[in-house]
Amino acid sequence: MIDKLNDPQRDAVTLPAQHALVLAGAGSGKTRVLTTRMAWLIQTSQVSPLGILAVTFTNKAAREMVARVSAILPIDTRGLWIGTFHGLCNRMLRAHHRDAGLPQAFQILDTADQLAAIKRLLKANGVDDDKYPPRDVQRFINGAKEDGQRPGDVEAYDSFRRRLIEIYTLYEAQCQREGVVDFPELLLRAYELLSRHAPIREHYQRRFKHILVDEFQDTNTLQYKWLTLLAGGGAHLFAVGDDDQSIYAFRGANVGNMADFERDYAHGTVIRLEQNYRSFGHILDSANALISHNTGRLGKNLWTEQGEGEQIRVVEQPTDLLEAQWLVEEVRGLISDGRDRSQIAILYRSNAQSRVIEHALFSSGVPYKVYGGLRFFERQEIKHALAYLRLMANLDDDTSWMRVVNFPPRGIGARTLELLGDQSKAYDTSLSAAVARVPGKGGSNLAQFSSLIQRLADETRSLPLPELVEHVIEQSGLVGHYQLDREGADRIENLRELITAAAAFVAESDMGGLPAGEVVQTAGAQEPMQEGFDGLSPLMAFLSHAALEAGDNQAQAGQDAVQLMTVHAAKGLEFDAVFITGIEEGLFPHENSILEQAGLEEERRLMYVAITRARERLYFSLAQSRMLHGQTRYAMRSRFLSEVPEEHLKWLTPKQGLSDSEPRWKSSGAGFDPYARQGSVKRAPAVSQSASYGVTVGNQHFRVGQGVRHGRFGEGTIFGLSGSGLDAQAQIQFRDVGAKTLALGVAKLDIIQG
DNA sequence: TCCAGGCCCGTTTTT
DNA sequence: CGGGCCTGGA
Repeated sequence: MIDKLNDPQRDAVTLPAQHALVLAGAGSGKTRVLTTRMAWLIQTSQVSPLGILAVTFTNKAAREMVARVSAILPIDTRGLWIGTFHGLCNRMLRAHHRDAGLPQAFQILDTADQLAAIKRLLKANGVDDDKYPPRDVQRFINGAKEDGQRPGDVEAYDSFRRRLIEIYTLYEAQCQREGVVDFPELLLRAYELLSRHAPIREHYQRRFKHILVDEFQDTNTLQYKWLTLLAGGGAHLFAVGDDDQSIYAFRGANVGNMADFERDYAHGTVIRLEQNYRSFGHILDSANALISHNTGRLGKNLWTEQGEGEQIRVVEQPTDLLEAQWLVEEVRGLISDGRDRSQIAILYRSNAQSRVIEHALFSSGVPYKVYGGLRFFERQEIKHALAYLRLMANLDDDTSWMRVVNFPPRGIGARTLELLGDQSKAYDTSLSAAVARVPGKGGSNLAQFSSLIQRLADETRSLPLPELVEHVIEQSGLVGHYQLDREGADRIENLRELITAAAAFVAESDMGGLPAGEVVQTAGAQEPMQEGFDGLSPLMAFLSHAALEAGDNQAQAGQDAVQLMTVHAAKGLEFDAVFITGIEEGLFPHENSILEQAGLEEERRLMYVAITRARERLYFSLAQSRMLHGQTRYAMRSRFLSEVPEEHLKWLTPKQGLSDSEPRWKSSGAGFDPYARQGSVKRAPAVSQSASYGVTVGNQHFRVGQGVRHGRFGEGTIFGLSGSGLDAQAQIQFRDVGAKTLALGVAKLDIIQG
């Protein structure tokens, strides 16, 4: 089990029972160490499988961990506490719902459900949603929860904030009344459950002897507190992470947890995994050099035994269109050289960049797959079906009620729903309980909807889950509705897929043909077996599953298509050949992040993640201009480009900048010339630098990279230009006052050089 | 109830 | 430029 590990890996795996921090660089065998550690602890009888808790961020990572542990050791994986933070918290809350103050059948709101609930709340309470946009309210509430704060804990330093806190209070009351819980609430409730109920806390503290945490750099404040509480009875925390790959600060992750953990728990027991098994030397050294520009790192230097490999190929094109065309030609070359399409990844900083690239790939008939976007359980028709299912389990779920009360249309209009809302507010009841008080035709339509839900519940009581789902999508009218819709075929197919998903869920959960409404009882068990099944009907379990696992979105091997995704989405993946595109100042690093050091450093970590995805071949590409927000923008080369030493780079376009006398595209070498097959050397359409590369306002001509002087801000350098004429704007990095965006038609600037 | 057209906005995203 | 959302009119 441990003889194939390198020294630091073995040290980590066989560490005596104590707290430890493992700094695991990209491609250094992190998952292997985690899973082997678990297997080793079990095999050497230091702990039973049930005494281990392992927590990850994604379901995929959790599944992989279970698979790999059980591949090493033939253990019963059921009952193991290996899962995501949210999944494990859900499991605890189901088991102790009474102490947690929740109905056993509480429903989980995903981000979209939560936003809908907040909109409804703001409307019902007459809150001005210009002053309090639902999204901001959502961010406020979730931010507070992720810091472990209830409304009473949030500091109210002005009236605006006081109002937000009131809304937070109202929101909590609404959720409680409806029996629903949002994502951060799962964590906060579970935390409060443990901190307020000593017997429960002590039970879990006694039970878990070893707590292993994956991707520790991504934990937020509340998650850290939750771990602290669980480990409070003497459990050993084994935290694995990489501070250089912390790219989720924007959603609450606190890299500082790593340093805190080292100080408070590990006490210097830090193991570094620095041998990389993925990439060749030039690639790794580039990553090391780049990341060394960050401050406050825990420190780590990746190395490999694989040799230098190839340099990073760098290409600069005049426009984003030409960048995309070049990408396609190069990708075709790689494919005709015999590379697997699925082993080629095109990465970008922001989703908007994918359009041009997709267009170019599509035009050339190169198969590609874009990751990101809607997942299965987030599709409109699936959410509609789930809303019916949720209402059958809990009529008080107003979010689900509103979603389908008039879908398919059944003559219940805005006026009727307004009356219903008034009634529910006046008597402080759920919408469904207020139906009887709405008079007239609207009232009777509402009553019919209520009885439809009732009927669905009655008719399916003894059906197995897949048949229940089938009955509901038919009898709710959803299938019929989409049959009348010209473009409804895909949606019907997805609804059928939901039946399949239910069947798969039943099979995986080992539920046999139990009726969907029947509760599973595991004899004598104090805790749910998995995903909160114990004491839950299959339907309830399936609904939890649907909320906690919206479906796979991450790339998976085997698809015979070029892989397109954001750098964020590529984290954890690896490819033989990687293109990092749009390496321009303002785009990567993104303009919204460069004003503050913390933001810039996160962008640099993002670039570090991108570089370390590549096994053999890596490309950097950039465009001097690109269409953004309907305007042409000019940008400088990213600073990240100059943070990679020249010796690792191989410029395929002139490093000195483009000139009309040189071909813009050169062969990348290694047996591939995009034009060799076409018999002639083609040139990109000529773009004369002096004529169009820049913006003219009045009698001044501005260009990227130019030095300018401003009366108030002083001297600076133009790093971005967009628009033309009176709309023209320049992004300028001033020496003393930082970056500013100025309207060139208004600002008075002197050109001082360039 | 439905749809067209106007308007606004524009980084990254898992649970 | 393009997508999502809202509103107003039929």
